[in-house]
Amino acid sequence: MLKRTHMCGELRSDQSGQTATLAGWVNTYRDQGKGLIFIDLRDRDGMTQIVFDLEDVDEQVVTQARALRREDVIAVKGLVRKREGKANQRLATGEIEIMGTALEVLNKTETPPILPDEHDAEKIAEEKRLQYRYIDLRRPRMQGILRTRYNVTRIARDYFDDNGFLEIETPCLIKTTPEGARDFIVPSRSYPGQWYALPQSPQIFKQILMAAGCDRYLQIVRCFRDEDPRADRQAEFTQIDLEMSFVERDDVISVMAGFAQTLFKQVLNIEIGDIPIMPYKEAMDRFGIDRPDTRFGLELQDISDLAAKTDFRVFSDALAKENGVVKAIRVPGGAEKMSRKVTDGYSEFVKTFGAGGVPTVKYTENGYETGIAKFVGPIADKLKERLALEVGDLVFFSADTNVVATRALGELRNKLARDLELIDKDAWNFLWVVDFPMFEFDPARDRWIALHHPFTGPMPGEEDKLESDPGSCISAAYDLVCNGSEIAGGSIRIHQPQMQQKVFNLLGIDDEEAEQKFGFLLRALRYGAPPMGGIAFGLDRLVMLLVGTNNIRDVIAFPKTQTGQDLMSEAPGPVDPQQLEELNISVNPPEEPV
RNA sequence: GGGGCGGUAGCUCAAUUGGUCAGAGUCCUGGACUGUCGAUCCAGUGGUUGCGGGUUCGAGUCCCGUCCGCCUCGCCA
Repeated sequence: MLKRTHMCGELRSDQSGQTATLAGWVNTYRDQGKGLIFIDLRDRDGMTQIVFDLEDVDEQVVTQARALRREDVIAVKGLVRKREGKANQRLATGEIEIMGTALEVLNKTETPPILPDEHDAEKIAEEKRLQYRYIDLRRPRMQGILRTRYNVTRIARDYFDDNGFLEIETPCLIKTTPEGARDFIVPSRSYPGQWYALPQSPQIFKQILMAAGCDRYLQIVRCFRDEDPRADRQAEFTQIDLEMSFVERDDVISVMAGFAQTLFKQVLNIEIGDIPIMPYKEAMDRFGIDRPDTRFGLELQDISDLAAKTDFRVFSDALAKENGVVKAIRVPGGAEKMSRKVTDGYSEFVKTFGAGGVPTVKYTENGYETGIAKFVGPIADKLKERLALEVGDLVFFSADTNVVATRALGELRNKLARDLELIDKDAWNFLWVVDFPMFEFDPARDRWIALHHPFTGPMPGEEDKLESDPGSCISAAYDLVCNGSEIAGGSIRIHQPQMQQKVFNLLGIDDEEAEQKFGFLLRALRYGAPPMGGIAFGLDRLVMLLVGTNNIRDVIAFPKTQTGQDLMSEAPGPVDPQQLEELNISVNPPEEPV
């Protein structure tokens, strides 16, 4: 085999006159007839033009060169030289070419079903790209994403190593835990009828590592949650998981901010600077969401007090509800930009989040117009003042319970920003969201549920509220948000068994069940667990941000579809009946013979 | 589980009210061309219109079911 001496993106005019051997895939071929054949040869590093002068090479090379087709795998030896024709500005190697003298066809390809061509990559059905993933991944764009992903993990390991973290593996076959997402489960052969679960996160194990005296832990770890995927969510995903001993909230925040700063500096050469901290309540009040995108305005305003003075049924009905509110978003210059049809579209949009719609008014030189203008009369001046309205503005209202109205308007705010192109593409707005409530009351289950997870501790000074008023108890949780995307979330943990037991009880887990489900954690806490806290970064979403895609499948080498299939390997698939028998499993209903 | 969009040649798409609508580009095959670079030019191969029913003289087109992909609500401590 011809041994390569360089990569395809490597050669420059400095190397003119040298002999070089390259190996890779035929990206394109341009057959000029009896005289010349051009090949663009591609590997993961780049592309180099090969030229064969057919009158100047062996007959065998001529024959093989003429037969080359896209995606054939070849090695070529030849002379590096400056191009006779014009340089190709679009190639890093565009100044030079290789005058091919020896050619070895390493693998002649069948006609490829798709081509790794950036020109029409966006057009190829994703189904085909997933099915022939190994071809799609040859694209420079995909190679770049894989490299960025690797860089993120490399930088993480370096940074956290510098800060005293140890990478420690935790098991994939663990015990199922209540709460949280649906578990993937794995049968135990040795214990018929017993099951392992795949970890939704290594949460408990990393806490136990702190109890084990490991002090600072890092793991780049796969997590599994058997829930329906989304554009930014897969059942199988990766966390950069971290935990620290003897720390308080701000210690964790400080170390993790340092990582974010280092990462964005090294990957994008961006200084993100100090990361502001925002309480959860402020995030919800101003942005209607716990991961605000602060790259644009359109902030929410509570106008419940004004709305109470109108005769508008939608407002009064909402305010009559428990925790009923009326909130508004002012869209500067929206009066002209948005037709009735457009605003009706936004009404449909918010209905998907359970809101009844978004009443609107336009504020013009003639005062309030269209929509619910006639109801706004009694509060005309105060509304103008409250929202700082200017002529040409449009106002969206949302009236419902606080939860519903706020959610609807928060989602609408993000959509408006996209539709109106208010987002500065070059901005990287980080913020910490803190002071989350410990619990949320779930009427359906008639009990409290943990907003973060059951191991999250209360903020110092909040402990008494666990008994007196759980709903108002503030937790020591924190989320790192970038451009409206939650890229990390964590908390200071409960490290005392009594406190953990108390929280379990609040969550409807009595002592007996706690002992049965979480006994190993409680015992670890009893036998000396240090104060601890940590965080987990969502690696997939982090890479999505860094490479600018909103498709999580782009940042995973072998992703699954929305129905959990791998179209390339065709998983999941049937197993041999004997395998089931060994595991003492019978499937109900039985598999239909195909 | 619900809602929306889509599935026609290897790939990307077109086909008016149901009526020569089985079509284009590209890939591929063959040919021409000595400086191309998304090469160009000429010719050609290529189809279970996702699958199964139904309506009709006639279905890519209409109806029912089903499978697959994407987006989304629920779900995701």
